[in-house]
Amino acid sequence: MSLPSMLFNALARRLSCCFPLDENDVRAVERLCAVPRRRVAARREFLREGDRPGHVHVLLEGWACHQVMLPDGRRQITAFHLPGDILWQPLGEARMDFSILALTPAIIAPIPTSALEAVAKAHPAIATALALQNRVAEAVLRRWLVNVGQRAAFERIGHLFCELHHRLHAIGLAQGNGFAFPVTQVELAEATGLTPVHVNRVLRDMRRQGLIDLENRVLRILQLRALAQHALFDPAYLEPHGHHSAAPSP
Amino acid sequence: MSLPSMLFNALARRLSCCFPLDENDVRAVERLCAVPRRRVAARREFLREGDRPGHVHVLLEGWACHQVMLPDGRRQITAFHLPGDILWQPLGEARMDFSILALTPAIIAPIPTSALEAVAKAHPAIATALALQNRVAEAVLRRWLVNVGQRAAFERIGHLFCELHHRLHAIGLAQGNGFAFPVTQVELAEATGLTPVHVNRVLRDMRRQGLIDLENRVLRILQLRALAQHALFDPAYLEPHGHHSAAPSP
DNA sequence: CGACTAGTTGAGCACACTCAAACTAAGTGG
DNA sequence: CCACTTAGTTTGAGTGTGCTCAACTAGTCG
Repeated sequence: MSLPSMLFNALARRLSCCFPLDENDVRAVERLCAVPRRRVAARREFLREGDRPGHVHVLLEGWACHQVMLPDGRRQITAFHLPGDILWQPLGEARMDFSILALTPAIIAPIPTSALEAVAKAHPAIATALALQNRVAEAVLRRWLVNVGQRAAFERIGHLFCELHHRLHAIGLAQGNGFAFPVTQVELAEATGLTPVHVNRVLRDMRRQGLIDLENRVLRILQLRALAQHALFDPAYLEPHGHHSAAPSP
Repeated sequence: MSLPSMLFNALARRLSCCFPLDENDVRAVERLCAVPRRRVAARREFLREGDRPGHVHVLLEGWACHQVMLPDGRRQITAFHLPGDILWQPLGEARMDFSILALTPAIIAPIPTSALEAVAKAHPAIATALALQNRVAEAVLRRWLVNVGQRAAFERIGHLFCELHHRLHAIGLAQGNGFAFPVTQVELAEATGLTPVHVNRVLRDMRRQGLIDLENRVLRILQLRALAQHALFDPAYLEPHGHHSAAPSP
Protein backbone atom coordinates (compact mmCIF):
# COMPACT_ATOMS: atom_id res chain seq x y z
CA MET A 1 0.00 0.00 0.00
CA SER A 2 0.73 3.72 0.15
CA LEU A 3 2.81 4.49 -2.88
CA PRO A 4 5.18 7.41 -2.44
CA SER A 5 2.78 10.30 -2.50
CA MET A 6 4.75 12.31 -5.05
CA LEU A 7 4.04 9.79 -7.79
CA PHE A 8 1.32 11.55 -9.72
CA ASN A 9 2.78 10.54 -13.05
CA ALA A 10 1.31 7.26 -14.24
CA LEU A 11 4.45 6.10 -16.01
CA ALA A 12 6.67 6.83 -13.03
CA ARG A 13 4.26 5.02 -10.75
CA ARG A 14 4.18 2.01 -13.03
CA LEU A 15 7.95 1.90 -13.52
CA SER A 16 8.64 2.15 -9.82
CA CYS A 17 6.59 -1.02 -9.40
CA CYS A 18 9.24 -2.75 -11.52
CA PHE A 19 12.40 -1.19 -10.17
CA PRO A 20 13.06 1.46 -7.50
CA LEU A 21 13.41 4.98 -8.89
CA ASP A 22 14.87 7.90 -6.97
CA GLU A 23 13.51 11.44 -7.08
CA ASN A 24 15.85 12.33 -9.90
CA ASP A 25 14.60 9.46 -12.02
CA VAL A 26 11.00 10.35 -11.32
CA ARG A 27 11.53 13.94 -12.40
CA ALA A 28 13.20 12.72 -15.60
CA VAL A 29 10.20 10.52 -16.33
CA GLU A 30 7.84 13.40 -15.71
CA ARG A 31 9.78 15.61 -18.11
CA LEU A 32 9.64 12.80 -20.66
CA CYS A 33 5.87 12.80 -20.44
CA ALA A 34 5.66 16.55 -20.85
CA VAL A 35 4.69 16.28 -24.49
CA PRO A 36 1.42 17.33 -26.18
CA ARG A 37 -1.02 14.63 -25.12
CA ARG A 38 -3.17 12.70 -27.49
CA ARG A 39 -6.77 12.23 -26.40
CA VAL A 40 -8.57 9.23 -27.78
CA ALA A 41 -12.28 8.47 -27.55
CA ALA A 42 -13.52 5.18 -26.11
CA ARG A 43 -13.64 2.32 -28.62
CA ARG A 44 -11.37 4.13 -31.07
CA GLU A 45 -8.66 2.08 -32.75
CA PHE A 46 -5.87 4.64 -32.78
CA LEU A 47 -2.93 2.50 -33.91
CA ARG A 48 -3.36 -0.21 -36.52
CA GLU A 49 -1.73 -3.43 -37.58
CA GLY A 50 0.80 -2.59 -40.29
CA ASP A 51 1.48 0.90 -38.95
CA ARG A 52 5.00 2.04 -38.13
CA PRO A 53 4.47 4.79 -35.56
CA GLY A 54 7.45 7.03 -34.90
CA HIS A 55 6.86 7.57 -31.19
CA VAL A 56 6.79 5.56 -28.02
CA HIS A 57 3.16 5.50 -26.94
CA VAL A 58 2.56 5.63 -23.20
CA LEU A 59 -0.90 5.29 -21.72
CA LEU A 60 -1.34 7.97 -19.05
CA GLU A 61 -5.05 7.64 -18.33
CA GLY A 62 -7.74 5.12 -19.13
CA TRP A 63 -7.74 1.55 -20.39
CA ALA A 64 -6.60 0.25 -23.77
CA CYS A 65 -6.16 -3.14 -25.38
CA HIS A 66 -4.15 -4.88 -28.06
CA GLN A 67 -6.12 -6.86 -30.61
CA VAL A 68 -5.51 -8.97 -33.68
CA MET A 69 -8.17 -9.33 -36.34
CA LEU A 70 -8.47 -12.26 -38.68
CA PRO A 71 -9.54 -11.67 -42.28
CA ASP A 72 -12.92 -13.31 -41.61
CA GLY A 73 -13.79 -10.95 -38.76
CA ARG A 74 -12.81 -13.01 -35.76
CA ARG A 75 -10.95 -10.92 -33.23
CA GLN A 76 -8.62 -11.77 -30.37
CA ILE A 77 -7.75 -9.31 -27.65
CA THR A 78 -4.16 -10.08 -26.69
CA ALA A 79 -3.63 -7.65 -23.82
CA PHE A 80 -5.34 -5.15 -21.57
CA HIS A 81 -3.36 -2.04 -20.74
CA LEU A 82 -3.66 0.19 -17.69
CA PRO A 83 -2.32 3.66 -16.88
CA GLY A 84 1.47 3.79 -17.03
CA ASP A 85 1.78 0.95 -19.52
CA ILE A 86 3.81 1.33 -22.67
CA LEU A 87 1.52 0.54 -25.56
CA TRP A 88 4.10 0.41 -28.32
CA GLN A 89 7.76 1.14 -28.77
CA PRO A 90 9.11 1.53 -32.32
CA LEU A 91 12.10 -0.63 -33.19
CA GLY A 92 13.91 -0.43 -36.50
CA GLU A 93 11.66 -0.97 -39.48
CA ALA A 94 9.30 -3.26 -37.60
CA ARG A 95 5.60 -2.86 -38.30
CA MET A 96 2.94 -3.39 -35.71
CA ASP A 97 1.49 -6.89 -35.80
CA PHE A 98 -1.63 -5.88 -33.86
CA SER A 99 -3.91 -2.89 -33.34
CA ILE A 100 -4.46 -0.77 -30.27
CA LEU A 101 -7.90 0.27 -29.14
CA ALA A 102 -9.02 2.55 -26.33
CA LEU A 103 -11.53 0.96 -23.97
CA THR A 104 -12.30 4.22 -22.20
CA PRO A 105 -11.58 7.81 -23.11
CA ALA A 106 -7.79 7.69 -22.92
CA ILE A 107 -4.84 10.03 -22.69
CA ILE A 108 -1.67 9.04 -24.49
CA ALA A 109 1.82 10.56 -24.36
CA PRO A 110 3.62 10.12 -27.68
CA ILE A 111 7.29 10.32 -26.69
CA PRO A 112 10.04 10.64 -29.31
CA THR A 113 12.11 7.47 -29.33
CA SER A 114 15.32 9.47 -29.15
CA ALA A 115 14.14 11.27 -26.00
CA LEU A 116 13.37 7.99 -24.27
CA GLU A 117 16.72 6.55 -25.28
CA ALA A 118 18.57 9.59 -23.97
CA VAL A 119 16.81 9.43 -20.63
CA ALA A 120 17.39 5.69 -20.37
CA LYS A 121 21.09 6.22 -21.01
CA ALA A 122 21.33 8.96 -18.37
CA HIS A 123 19.23 7.04 -15.83
CA PRO A 124 20.18 3.37 -15.61
CA ALA A 125 17.37 2.71 -13.15
CA ILE A 126 14.84 3.88 -15.72
CA ALA A 127 16.40 1.67 -18.38
CA THR A 128 16.15 -1.31 -16.06
CA ALA A 129 12.59 -0.52 -15.09
CA LEU A 130 11.58 -0.21 -18.75
CA ALA A 131 13.18 -3.54 -19.60
CA LEU A 132 11.49 -5.22 -16.65
CA GLN A 133 8.12 -3.75 -17.54
CA ASN A 134 8.55 -5.18 -21.00
CA ARG A 135 9.48 -8.53 -19.53
CA VAL A 136 6.36 -8.55 -17.35
CA ALA A 137 4.19 -7.70 -20.35
CA GLU A 138 5.61 -10.73 -22.12
CA ALA A 139 4.98 -12.93 -19.08
CA VAL A 140 1.38 -11.74 -19.00
CA LEU A 141 0.98 -12.62 -22.67
CA ARG A 142 2.41 -16.07 -21.98
CA ARG A 143 -0.03 -16.53 -19.11
CA TRP A 144 -2.92 -15.62 -21.35
CA LEU A 145 -1.86 -18.37 -23.70
CA VAL A 146 -1.80 -20.84 -20.82
CA ASN A 147 -5.22 -19.58 -19.82
CA VAL A 148 -6.84 -20.02 -23.17
CA GLY A 149 -4.98 -23.22 -23.97
CA GLN A 150 -5.49 -25.14 -20.75
CA ARG A 151 -8.18 -23.65 -18.59
CA ALA A 152 -11.95 -24.03 -18.52
CA ALA A 153 -14.15 -20.99 -19.03
CA PHE A 154 -14.67 -20.32 -15.34
CA GLU A 155 -10.94 -20.43 -14.63
CA ARG A 156 -10.08 -18.20 -17.58
CA ILE A 157 -12.35 -15.41 -16.48
CA GLY A 158 -11.42 -15.84 -12.84
CA HIS A 159 -7.73 -15.71 -13.65
CA LEU A 160 -8.17 -12.58 -15.73
CA PHE A 161 -10.05 -10.87 -12.90
CA CYS A 162 -7.29 -11.76 -10.44
CA GLU A 163 -4.59 -10.51 -12.81
CA LEU A 164 -6.31 -7.19 -13.39
CA HIS A 165 -6.98 -6.72 -9.69
CA HIS A 166 -3.33 -7.36 -8.94
CA ARG A 167 -2.10 -4.94 -11.57
CA LEU A 168 -4.59 -2.24 -10.64
CA HIS A 169 -3.74 -2.61 -6.98
CA ALA A 170 -0.04 -2.18 -7.75
CA ILE A 171 -0.65 1.20 -9.38
CA GLY A 172 -3.15 2.32 -6.75
CA LEU A 173 -6.30 2.03 -8.85
CA ALA A 174 -8.09 -0.59 -6.80
CA GLN A 175 -9.85 0.49 -3.64
CA GLY A 176 -10.02 -2.66 -1.57
CA ASN A 177 -11.27 -5.38 -3.86
CA GLY A 178 -13.34 -3.17 -6.14
CA PHE A 179 -12.33 -1.26 -9.24
CA ALA A 180 -13.70 0.37 -12.36
CA PHE A 181 -14.00 -2.26 -15.06
CA PRO A 182 -14.86 -0.83 -18.49
CA VAL A 183 -14.66 -4.11 -20.38
CA THR A 184 -17.88 -5.34 -21.98
CA GLN A 185 -18.86 -9.00 -22.02
CA VAL A 186 -18.14 -9.14 -25.74
CA GLU A 187 -14.60 -7.91 -25.11
CA LEU A 188 -14.21 -10.29 -22.21
CA ALA A 189 -15.16 -13.05 -24.64
CA GLU A 190 -12.65 -11.87 -27.23
CA ALA A 191 -9.93 -11.83 -24.59
CA THR A 192 -10.65 -15.30 -23.25
CA GLY A 193 -11.49 -17.15 -26.45
CA LEU A 194 -15.10 -17.71 -25.45
CA THR A 195 -18.43 -16.54 -26.83
CA PRO A 196 -20.23 -13.58 -25.26
CA VAL A 197 -23.16 -15.81 -24.37
CA HIS A 198 -20.98 -18.19 -22.47
CA VAL A 199 -19.15 -15.38 -20.69
CA ASN A 200 -22.51 -14.13 -19.52
CA ARG A 201 -23.41 -17.52 -18.06
CA VAL A 202 -20.07 -17.84 -16.29
CA LEU A 203 -20.49 -14.38 -14.78
CA ARG A 204 -23.94 -15.37 -13.59
CA ASP A 205 -22.46 -18.45 -11.90
CA MET A 206 -19.72 -16.38 -10.25
CA ARG A 207 -22.32 -13.99 -8.92
CA ARG A 208 -24.47 -16.82 -7.62
CA GLN A 209 -21.49 -18.26 -5.81
CA GLY A 210 -20.90 -14.89 -4.21
CA LEU A 211 -17.43 -14.58 -5.72
CA ILE A 212 -17.90 -11.31 -7.55
CA ASP A 213 -20.21 -8.40 -7.99
CA LEU A 214 -20.17 -6.75 -11.41
CA GLU A 215 -22.54 -4.01 -12.42
CA ASN A 216 -22.40 -0.55 -13.89
CA ARG A 217 -18.83 -1.08 -15.01
CA VAL A 218 -17.62 -1.71 -11.48
CA LEU A 219 -16.14 -5.06 -10.55
CA ARG A 220 -15.92 -6.06 -6.93
CA ILE A 221 -14.15 -9.29 -6.05
CA LEU A 222 -15.98 -10.49 -2.97
CA GLN A 223 -13.83 -13.55 -2.25
CA LEU A 224 -10.39 -12.94 -3.67
CA ARG A 225 -8.79 -15.94 -2.00
CA ALA A 226 -11.43 -18.34 -3.22
CA LEU A 227 -11.41 -16.94 -6.74
CA ALA A 228 -7.62 -17.08 -6.99
CA GLN A 229 -7.63 -20.64 -5.75
CA HIS A 230 -10.31 -21.76 -8.13
CA ALA A 231 -8.52 -20.08 -11.05
CA LEU A 232 -5.06 -21.35 -10.04
CA PHE A 233 -3.82 -17.76 -9.93
CA ASP A 234 -0.24 -17.28 -8.76
CA PRO A 235 0.98 -13.67 -9.08
CA ALA A 236 4.67 -14.64 -9.29
CA TYR A 237 4.76 -13.86 -13.02
CA LEU A 238 3.72 -10.28 -12.32
CA GLU A 239 6.62 -9.60 -9.93
CA PRO A 240 9.93 -8.73 -11.56
CA HIS A 241 11.72 -8.66 -8.21
CA GLY A 242 12.51 -12.30 -7.92
CA HIS A 243 10.41 -12.87 -4.83
CA HIS A 244 8.53 -16.10 -4.75
CA SER A 245 4.92 -15.64 -3.78
CA ALA A 246 4.08 -19.32 -3.71
CA ALA A 247 5.81 -22.62 -4.17
CA PRO A 248 5.73 -23.83 -7.77
CA SER A 249 4.21 -27.16 -8.64
CA PRO A 250 5.96 -30.09 -6.94
CA MET B 1 17.74 -18.72 -51.06
CA SER B 2 21.38 -19.48 -50.49
CA LEU B 3 22.32 -17.80 -47.30
CA PRO B 4 25.81 -16.37 -47.28
CA SER B 5 27.88 -19.50 -47.22
CA MET B 6 30.10 -18.36 -44.39
CA LEU B 7 27.26 -18.48 -41.92
CA PHE B 8 27.95 -21.74 -40.14
CA ASN B 9 27.13 -20.27 -36.77
CA ALA B 10 23.47 -20.77 -35.94
CA LEU B 11 23.12 -17.55 -33.96
CA ALA B 12 24.74 -15.46 -36.68
CA ARG B 13 22.50 -17.07 -39.28
CA ARG B 14 19.42 -16.38 -37.23
CA LEU B 15 20.37 -12.82 -36.39
CA SER B 16 21.15 -11.96 -39.99
CA CYS B 17 17.56 -12.95 -40.81
CA CYS B 18 16.50 -10.07 -38.56
CA PHE B 19 19.04 -7.44 -39.52
CA PRO B 20 21.99 -7.42 -41.94
CA LEU B 21 25.33 -8.22 -40.28
CA ASP B 22 28.69 -7.57 -41.88
CA GLU B 23 31.67 -9.93 -41.65
CA ASN B 24 32.93 -8.16 -38.59
CA ASP B 25 29.66 -8.64 -36.80
CA VAL B 26 29.51 -12.28 -37.76
CA ARG B 27 33.00 -12.92 -36.40
CA ALA B 28 32.03 -11.18 -33.15
CA VAL B 29 28.99 -13.42 -32.83
CA GLU B 30 31.11 -16.49 -33.47
CA ARG B 31 33.57 -15.46 -30.77
CA LEU B 32 30.63 -14.92 -28.44
CA CYS B 33 29.53 -18.50 -29.01
CA ALA B 34 33.03 -19.83 -28.36
CA VAL B 35 32.13 -20.94 -24.85
CA PRO B 36 32.02 -24.45 -23.40
CA ARG B 37 28.86 -25.91 -24.83
CA ARG B 38 26.17 -27.53 -22.82
CA ARG B 39 24.76 -30.73 -24.27
CA VAL B 40 21.25 -31.66 -23.25
CA ALA B 41 19.46 -34.95 -23.86
CA ALA B 42 16.11 -35.04 -25.61
CA ARG B 43 13.12 -34.46 -23.29
CA ARG B 44 15.30 -33.01 -20.55
CA GLU B 45 13.99 -29.96 -18.77
CA PHE B 46 17.23 -28.05 -18.32
CA LEU B 47 15.94 -24.69 -17.07
CA ARG B 48 13.01 -24.45 -14.70
CA GLU B 49 10.34 -22.03 -13.69
CA GLY B 50 11.62 -20.06 -10.72
CA ASP B 51 15.29 -20.34 -11.76
CA ARG B 52 17.45 -17.26 -12.20
CA PRO B 53 20.15 -18.44 -14.61
CA GLY B 54 23.22 -16.22 -14.87
CA HIS B 55 23.89 -16.70 -18.57
CA VAL B 56 22.24 -15.96 -21.86
CA HIS B 57 21.21 -19.33 -23.26
CA VAL B 58 21.49 -19.68 -27.02
CA LEU B 59 20.28 -22.77 -28.84
CA LEU B 60 22.96 -23.81 -31.34
CA GLU B 61 21.62 -27.19 -32.43
CA GLY B 62 18.35 -29.06 -32.06
CA TRP B 63 14.85 -28.07 -31.02
CA ALA B 64 13.64 -26.83 -27.64
CA CYS B 65 10.40 -25.51 -26.22
CA HIS B 66 9.08 -23.25 -23.49
CA GLN B 67 6.41 -24.70 -21.25
CA VAL B 68 4.29 -23.70 -18.30
CA MET B 69 2.94 -26.30 -15.91
CA LEU B 70 -0.16 -25.87 -13.80
CA PRO B 71 -0.21 -27.31 -10.27
CA ASP B 72 -2.69 -29.99 -11.36
CA GLY B 73 -0.43 -31.31 -14.11
CA ARG B 74 -1.86 -29.59 -17.12
CA ARG B 75 0.89 -28.26 -19.34
CA GLN B 76 1.00 -25.60 -22.02
CA ILE B 77 3.85 -25.33 -24.49
CA THR B 78 4.25 -21.61 -25.19
CA ALA B 79 6.98 -21.65 -27.84
CA PHE B 80 9.05 -23.88 -30.07
CA HIS B 81 12.67 -22.87 -30.51
CA LEU B 82 14.97 -23.61 -33.42
CA PRO B 83 18.74 -23.32 -33.88
CA GLY B 84 19.96 -19.76 -33.38
CA ASP B 85 17.13 -18.79 -31.07
CA ILE B 86 17.80 -17.17 -27.72
CA LEU B 87 16.13 -19.30 -25.09
CA TRP B 88 16.52 -17.01 -22.12
CA GLN B 89 18.25 -13.76 -21.30
CA PRO B 90 18.69 -12.83 -17.63
CA LEU B 91 17.42 -9.42 -16.63
CA GLY B 92 17.85 -7.96 -13.19
CA GLU B 93 16.41 -10.12 -10.46
CA ALA B 94 13.72 -11.58 -12.68
CA ARG B 95 12.95 -15.26 -12.28
CA MET B 96 11.89 -17.47 -15.14
CA ASP B 97 8.13 -17.79 -15.42
CA PHE B 98 8.36 -20.95 -17.57
CA SER B 99 10.58 -23.98 -18.09
CA ILE B 100 12.73 -24.93 -21.05
CA LEU B 101 12.80 -28.43 -22.42
CA ALA B 102 14.90 -29.99 -25.16
CA LEU B 103 12.84 -31.75 -27.82
CA THR B 104 15.91 -33.33 -29.45
CA PRO B 105 19.45 -33.77 -28.24
CA ALA B 106 20.45 -30.12 -28.12
CA ILE B 107 23.56 -27.99 -27.91
CA ILE B 108 23.38 -24.81 -25.90
CA ALA B 109 25.86 -21.95 -25.61
CA PRO B 110 25.69 -20.31 -22.16
CA ILE B 111 27.03 -16.83 -22.80
CA PRO B 112 27.90 -14.47 -19.93
CA THR B 113 25.49 -11.56 -19.94
CA SER B 114 28.35 -9.09 -19.70
CA ALA B 115 30.01 -10.54 -22.82
CA LEU B 116 26.82 -10.18 -24.82
CA GLU B 117 26.32 -6.63 -23.60
CA ALA B 118 29.87 -5.69 -24.52
CA VAL B 119 29.52 -7.09 -28.03
CA ALA B 120 26.14 -5.42 -28.49
CA LYS B 121 27.66 -2.10 -27.48
CA ALA B 122 30.58 -2.48 -29.89
CA HIS B 123 28.38 -3.74 -32.75
CA PRO B 124 25.16 -1.75 -33.09
CA ALA B 125 23.95 -4.07 -35.85
CA ILE B 126 24.08 -6.99 -33.44
CA ALA B 127 22.19 -5.03 -30.82
CA THR B 128 19.50 -4.21 -33.34
CA ALA B 129 19.30 -7.79 -34.57
CA LEU B 130 18.96 -9.08 -31.01
CA ALA B 131 16.19 -6.62 -30.25
CA LEU B 132 14.37 -7.52 -33.44
CA GLN B 133 14.68 -11.24 -32.75
CA ASN B 134 13.15 -10.63 -29.38
CA ARG B 135 10.36 -8.65 -30.99
CA VAL B 136 9.62 -11.46 -33.42
CA ALA B 137 9.52 -13.98 -30.58
CA GLU B 138 6.90 -11.83 -28.90
CA ALA B 139 4.89 -11.59 -32.12
CA VAL B 140 4.98 -15.37 -32.44
CA LEU B 141 3.69 -15.72 -28.90
CA ARG B 142 0.89 -13.29 -29.67
CA ARG B 143 -0.02 -15.29 -32.77
CA TRP B 144 -0.19 -18.46 -30.76
CA LEU B 145 -2.71 -16.78 -28.49
CA VAL B 146 -4.78 -15.79 -31.51
CA ASN B 147 -4.51 -19.36 -32.73
CA VAL B 148 -5.69 -20.99 -29.56
CA GLY B 149 -8.26 -18.32 -28.81
CA GLN B 150 -9.94 -18.02 -32.18
CA ARG B 151 -9.13 -20.89 -34.48
CA ALA B 152 -10.61 -24.36 -34.91
CA ALA B 153 -8.38 -27.39 -34.40
CA PHE B 154 -7.57 -27.84 -38.07
CA GLU B 155 -6.53 -24.23 -38.46
CA ARG B 156 -4.43 -24.26 -35.29
CA ILE B 157 -2.32 -27.17 -36.41
CA GLY B 158 -2.12 -25.91 -39.98
CA HIS B 159 -1.01 -22.50 -38.82
CA LEU B 160 1.67 -23.98 -36.59
CA PHE B 161 3.00 -26.08 -39.47
CA CYS B 162 3.17 -23.03 -41.72
CA GLU B 163 4.95 -20.99 -39.06
CA LEU B 164 7.56 -23.65 -38.41
CA HIS B 165 8.13 -24.19 -42.11
CA HIS B 166 8.63 -20.47 -42.58
CA ARG B 167 11.08 -20.20 -39.70
CA LEU B 168 13.04 -23.31 -40.68
CA HIS B 169 13.23 -22.15 -44.25
CA ALA B 170 14.66 -18.81 -43.13
CA ILE B 171 17.56 -20.50 -41.35
CA GLY B 172 18.13 -23.04 -44.11
CA LEU B 173 16.74 -26.09 -42.32
CA ALA B 174 13.88 -26.87 -44.70
CA GLN B 175 14.70 -28.65 -47.93
CA GLY B 176 11.83 -27.76 -50.22
CA ASN B 177 8.67 -28.28 -48.21
CA GLY B 178 9.98 -31.07 -46.00
CA PHE B 179 11.81 -30.88 -42.70
CA ALA B 180 12.69 -32.87 -39.61
CA PHE B 181 9.87 -32.56 -37.12
CA PRO B 182 10.67 -34.01 -33.69
CA VAL B 183 7.43 -32.97 -32.00
CA THR B 184 5.17 -35.78 -30.77
CA GLN B 185 1.42 -35.64 -31.05
CA VAL B 186 1.16 -35.15 -27.31
CA GLU B 187 3.41 -32.10 -27.54
CA LEU B 188 1.51 -30.84 -30.54
CA ALA B 189 -1.60 -31.09 -28.39
CA GLU B 190 0.03 -29.21 -25.52
CA ALA B 191 1.09 -26.46 -27.90
CA THR B 192 -2.31 -26.02 -29.52
CA GLY B 193 -4.59 -26.48 -26.54
CA LEU B 194 -6.11 -29.70 -27.89
CA THR B 195 -6.08 -33.31 -26.72
CA PRO B 196 -3.65 -35.79 -28.26
CA VAL B 197 -6.56 -37.85 -29.52
CA HIS B 198 -8.02 -34.95 -31.40
CA VAL B 199 -4.64 -33.93 -32.80
CA ASN B 200 -4.34 -37.42 -34.18
CA ARG B 201 -7.68 -37.16 -35.94
CA VAL B 202 -6.86 -33.77 -37.42
CA LEU B 203 -3.56 -35.10 -38.74
CA ARG B 204 -5.42 -38.01 -40.31
CA ASP B 205 -7.75 -35.58 -42.06
CA MET B 206 -4.84 -33.48 -43.30
CA ARG B 207 -3.20 -36.59 -44.71
CA ARG B 208 -6.41 -37.71 -46.39
CA GLN B 209 -6.76 -34.32 -48.02
CA GLY B 210 -3.24 -34.64 -49.32
CA LEU B 211 -2.07 -31.54 -47.49
CA ILE B 212 0.75 -33.07 -45.50
CA ASP B 213 2.82 -36.17 -45.10
CA LEU B 214 4.09 -36.84 -41.59
CA GLU B 215 5.93 -39.98 -40.62
CA ASN B 216 9.14 -40.97 -38.91
CA ARG B 217 9.58 -37.50 -37.50
CA VAL B 218 9.65 -35.93 -40.97
CA LEU B 219 6.97 -33.47 -41.99
CA ARG B 220 6.38 -32.72 -45.63
CA ILE B 221 3.90 -30.01 -46.54
CA LEU B 222 2.49 -31.19 -49.85
CA GLN B 223 0.27 -28.20 -50.57
CA LEU B 224 1.74 -25.20 -48.80
CA ARG B 225 -0.50 -22.67 -50.51
CA ALA B 226 -3.68 -24.57 -49.71
CA LEU B 227 -2.64 -25.19 -46.10
CA ALA B 228 -1.68 -21.56 -45.53
CA GLN B 229 -4.97 -20.42 -47.01
CA HIS B 230 -7.03 -22.81 -44.94
CA ALA B 231 -5.16 -21.78 -41.77
CA LEU B 232 -5.27 -18.03 -42.57
CA PHE B 233 -1.49 -17.92 -42.31
CA ASP B 234 0.13 -14.58 -43.13
CA PRO B 235 3.89 -14.52 -42.48
CA ALA B 236 4.03 -10.73 -42.00
CA TYR B 237 4.46 -11.10 -38.24
CA LEU B 238 7.64 -13.13 -38.78
CA GLU B 239 9.35 -10.42 -40.84
CA PRO B 240 11.01 -7.65 -38.87
CA HIS B 241 11.90 -5.73 -42.04
CA GLY B 242 8.67 -3.87 -42.52
CA HIS B 243 7.79 -5.50 -45.82
CA HIS B 244 4.16 -6.33 -46.25
CA SER B 245 3.63 -9.84 -47.53
CA ALA B 246 -0.12 -9.56 -47.86
CA ALA B 247 -2.79 -6.95 -47.42
CA PRO B 248 -4.31 -6.94 -43.95
CA SER B 249 -8.00 -7.43 -43.47
CA PRO B 250 -10.13 -4.88 -45.31
C1' DC C 1 10.78 -61.30 -24.76
C1' DG C 2 8.44 -57.99 -21.77
C1' DA C 3 8.18 -53.05 -20.98
C1' DC C 4 7.63 -48.77 -22.67
C1' DT C 5 6.58 -44.96 -25.85
C1' DA C 6 4.00 -43.22 -29.71
C1' DG C 7 0.31 -43.50 -32.55
C1' DT C 8 -4.46 -45.00 -33.94
C1' DT C 9 -9.39 -45.90 -33.72
C1' DG C 10 -14.17 -46.34 -31.58
C1' DA C 11 -18.09 -44.98 -28.65
C1' DG C 12 -20.30 -41.86 -25.84
C1' DC C 13 -20.47 -37.50 -23.54
C1' DA C 14 -20.19 -32.51 -22.23
C1' DC C 15 -18.63 -27.97 -22.38
C1' DA C 16 -19.15 -24.40 -24.94
C1' DC C 17 -21.26 -22.88 -29.38
C1' DT C 18 -25.16 -21.28 -32.44
C1' DC C 19 -29.36 -19.32 -33.20
C1' DA C 20 -33.03 -16.71 -31.50
C1' DA C 21 -35.56 -13.68 -28.71
C1' DA C 22 -36.35 -10.63 -24.81
C1' DC C 23 -35.08 -6.98 -22.04
C1' DT C 24 -32.65 -2.84 -20.13
C1' DA C 25 -30.43 1.52 -20.38
C1' DA C 26 -28.78 5.35 -22.73
C1' DG C 27 -28.86 8.34 -26.37
C1' DT C 28 -31.29 10.74 -30.55
C1' DG C 29 -34.50 13.19 -32.96
C1' DG C 30 -39.20 14.56 -34.20
C1' DC D 1 -41.83 14.18 -23.95
C1' DC D 2 -42.18 10.13 -26.18
C1' DA D 3 -41.07 7.11 -30.08
C1' DC D 4 -37.12 5.17 -31.93
C1' DT D 5 -32.46 3.37 -32.22
C1' DT D 6 -28.50 1.27 -30.58
C1' DA D 7 -25.36 -1.12 -27.46
C1' DG D 8 -25.12 -4.24 -23.94
C1' DT D 9 -26.93 -7.96 -21.18
C1' DT D 10 -29.78 -11.99 -20.19
C1' DT D 11 -32.15 -16.38 -20.94
C1' DG D 12 -33.78 -20.60 -23.54
C1' DA D 13 -33.35 -24.52 -26.68
C1' DG D 14 -30.82 -27.37 -29.51
C1' DT D 15 -26.33 -28.64 -31.53
C1' DG D 16 -21.51 -29.91 -32.46
C1' DT D 17 -16.64 -29.71 -31.86
C1' DG D 18 -13.57 -31.55 -29.25
C1' DC D 19 -13.14 -34.27 -24.82
C1' DT D 20 -13.02 -38.68 -22.03
C1' DC D 21 -12.35 -43.31 -21.50
C1' DA D 22 -10.74 -47.39 -23.36
C1' DA D 23 -8.64 -50.66 -26.21
C1' DC D 24 -5.40 -51.97 -29.48
C1' DT D 25 -1.22 -51.70 -32.80
C1' DA D 26 3.49 -50.88 -33.99
C1' DG D 27 8.02 -49.86 -33.06
C1' DT D 28 12.14 -49.71 -29.88
C1' DC D 29 15.04 -50.77 -26.32
C1' DG D 30 17.06 -53.33 -22.52
